Amino acid sequence: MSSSVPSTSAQPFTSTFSFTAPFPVSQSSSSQSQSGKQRRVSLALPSSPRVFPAWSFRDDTGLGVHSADAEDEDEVKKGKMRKIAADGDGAQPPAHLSDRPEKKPRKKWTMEETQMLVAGCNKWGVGNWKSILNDPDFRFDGRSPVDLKDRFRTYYPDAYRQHYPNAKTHLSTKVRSALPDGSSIFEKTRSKKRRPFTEEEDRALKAGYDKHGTVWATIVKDPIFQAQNRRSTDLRDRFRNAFPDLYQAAGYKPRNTTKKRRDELAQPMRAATDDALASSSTGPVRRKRRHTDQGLFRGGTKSVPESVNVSEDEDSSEDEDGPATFLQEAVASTPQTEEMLMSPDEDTKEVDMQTLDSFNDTLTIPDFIPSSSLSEMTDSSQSQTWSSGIETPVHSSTWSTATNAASPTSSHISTTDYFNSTSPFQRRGESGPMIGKSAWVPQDWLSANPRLDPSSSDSSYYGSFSPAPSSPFSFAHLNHGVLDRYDLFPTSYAHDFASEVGMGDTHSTFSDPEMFPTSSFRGFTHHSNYAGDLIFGARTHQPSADYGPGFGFGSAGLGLSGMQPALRTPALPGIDEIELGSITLDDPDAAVPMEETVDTAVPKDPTSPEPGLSLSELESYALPPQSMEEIIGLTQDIHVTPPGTPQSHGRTARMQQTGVHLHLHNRSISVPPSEHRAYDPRMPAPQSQQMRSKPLVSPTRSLSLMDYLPLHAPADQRSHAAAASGDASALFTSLTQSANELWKDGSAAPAPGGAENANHDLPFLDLHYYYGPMSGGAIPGHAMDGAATDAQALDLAQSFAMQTKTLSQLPPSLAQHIPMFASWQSALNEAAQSQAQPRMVSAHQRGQSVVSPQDLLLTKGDNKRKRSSWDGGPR
DNA sequence: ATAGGGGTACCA
DNA sequence: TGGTACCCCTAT
Repeated sequence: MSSSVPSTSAQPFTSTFSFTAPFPVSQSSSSQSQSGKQRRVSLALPSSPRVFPAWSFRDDTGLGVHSADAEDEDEVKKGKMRKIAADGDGAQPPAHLSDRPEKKPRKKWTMEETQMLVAGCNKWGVGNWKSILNDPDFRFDGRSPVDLKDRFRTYYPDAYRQHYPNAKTHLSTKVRSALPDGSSIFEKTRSKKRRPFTEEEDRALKAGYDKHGTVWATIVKDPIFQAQNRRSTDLRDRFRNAFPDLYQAAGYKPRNTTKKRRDELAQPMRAATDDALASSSTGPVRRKRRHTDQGLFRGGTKSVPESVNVSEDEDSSEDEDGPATFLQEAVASTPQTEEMLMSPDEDTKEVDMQTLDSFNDTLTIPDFIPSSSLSEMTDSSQSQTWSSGIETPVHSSTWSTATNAASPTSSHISTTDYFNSTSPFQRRGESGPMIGKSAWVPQDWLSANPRLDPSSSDSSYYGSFSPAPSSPFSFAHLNHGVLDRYDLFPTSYAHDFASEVGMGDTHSTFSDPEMFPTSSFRGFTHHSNYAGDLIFGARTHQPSADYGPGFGFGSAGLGLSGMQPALRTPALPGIDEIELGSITLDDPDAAVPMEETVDTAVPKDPTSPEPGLSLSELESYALPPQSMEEIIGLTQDIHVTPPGTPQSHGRTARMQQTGVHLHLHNRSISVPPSEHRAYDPRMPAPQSQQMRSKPLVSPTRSLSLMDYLPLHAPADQRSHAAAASGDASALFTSLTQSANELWKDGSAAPAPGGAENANHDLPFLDLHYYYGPMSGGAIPGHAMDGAATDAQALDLAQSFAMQTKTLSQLPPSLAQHIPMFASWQSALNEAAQSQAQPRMVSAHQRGQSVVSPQDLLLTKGDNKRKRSSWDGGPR
């Protein structure tokens, strides 16, 4: 691949080829008797529902559109005919069909196209190739939906695996789709972010309460809330945290928090962050862990989770949380021993809880509700139930498989985790980076169906999946619970984590409030191994549909960047790639870092800066080798197993259900189906308002990378971090989108800020190296060359590292993946290298340094593996 | 329309 | 020659 073509403009060859056509080929048909294979199970599509706009079509109209270079494109699009010239191959194909025209000439994919693909996946969701193709925002020359799919498969094998767990062939180990944060490039970013309540809001809340009592819907009308896009449930949640006594006095179930939230009581705290933190720390507890639970379920039932992507929905809320959590866990997990010690469940849960809850609360209801709620519920219940017993183990295995996230994921995850652990904010960062995904993953399963139906599904859900759960939890029913949650406590709890489910039941189980609070990490840690794995899987799915349109981009301008957290996703796959083994982390300790970070992490919002990650944190990242390995192993195994079945359900179901009505206590909310999914958007105010408009349209991505990217921004690391957290998602998306632009430019010059950014990046890089001893010498020159592993490792490291920092900036890793970025990225890297980085050891620059993305992509090291995999290795 | 496997042209 | 990247085909 490379090179040559990549340049954007260039088109490959030919002038054209004509193209293919779509014509009828009907492939079809025929007998299908075969039974054999299962096909289609992938997780991917579902998610996105994407709505398309009506238009749909692309350019036909616009032939002219693209213009420029293009040449062929037009033609292509339109009709692709197959015939072709033969450029290349002469061979013709077999042509059984006599008719069959010739093959189309081979046309290399350009970076631009690849970038568009990424953007398209984020916009529409992985699997919605046609939609992507039709999206006017993207241009592909002469590509058919299948081509997109193939490209996706070949270029982002790790992502492909996540989304298509059933695929056994064409799986290479390359990495690439992971973002720095570990989330997948393809995911969409979620929009939600946590925005702490301002004092004004608190005042208004109190005033509103005084006037209207607990009629949040009324209170929320206050412009101040409208301005913040607060939902009534948000108010309730906040109220719960800020005014616990009143909350209780109002008849709500108080949160037990053991500790209660500190001070909050008295005063309104501030920001969500605080709350979150507080809760987490003090909190009560734990709620649940979705991940774990899921894992269980999954494990048992299905192995595969869904795709990673982010789809959005369900998870969205959770996702954020979840992912983060997961990550953390994973990371933390490091040592098994710890796990042993701790009850995994708890810990993990806690963590998760925190993030999740908070998000969920906020976010959830409206859009996601179902899913989120479900997930939460589930999690908690499950976790609780299970926790003692099975959980861990099971999960671990299960998850990994399920998720399949497996490898790649694992790697990423781990990184993520680490960083998470290390830096609190990151996790929290949900907003940005991390989280998203992981959480959601579980959801998928859970929710998948469930999501759709809040009520019914839930129970069934559990039932089906989790055996035990149902009983144990009782939550299973949750429906109510769920709903309730929404209205009631759930939300409220949400903030805290603990709150949620926990509430009553569940959390009793865990209840260890203390545990988590401070040591949230620990918990994670323990779990991490297992959990981590699980997480991965969990996360995986969702594609992305949402983001794009909805928030992110479209409005992007808005605050999306700030708003969205995005990210989600998970992991990447790459187990193979990763080869953590090589990576091994030496420092298990690192894992430990836990501490409160979590709390701090809270971040959510971009706005609220979190405590930046400090480099130190990064340092800590070092992954625990073991965990990594384990993960990896797991993942690998996993892959295979899952049929994928699950996946579909989730999304599909959702789709259907889309219009969910939730009945909150009194209220009912209806969510538009596609819409909600598609959009996450909660952006605006979800509530009654309509849901969001459809994304479709919005494709516009007006955003420019630059804008989003903090890159330019100055740079303190912290700031970066903060930014990162907040913006990450946004960035991410924006990046992709913007990337296109950049690419186009060709140079994509990193732009001015590059250097600065670079610095940040550097650290990450270093980190990678750490792991990578194995790779060792490898490749100096190019980043990756040598070993795929290295590269991978790098990715990992980067990923998490990146998250912290990069997010704000660009993640190198991403960059790599993403064509566009790569170039500038490389530039940055270089710069960075030159600069020294502070903490990190740094040493290794190499990897990152530059290398073209593509290069990176290809890892050489494992070709064989790949091969095998490609061809069927698997099988 | 998409998933997933197969084949092959291409490239290193 | 290995390994891929892209194209195709077929089952769903």
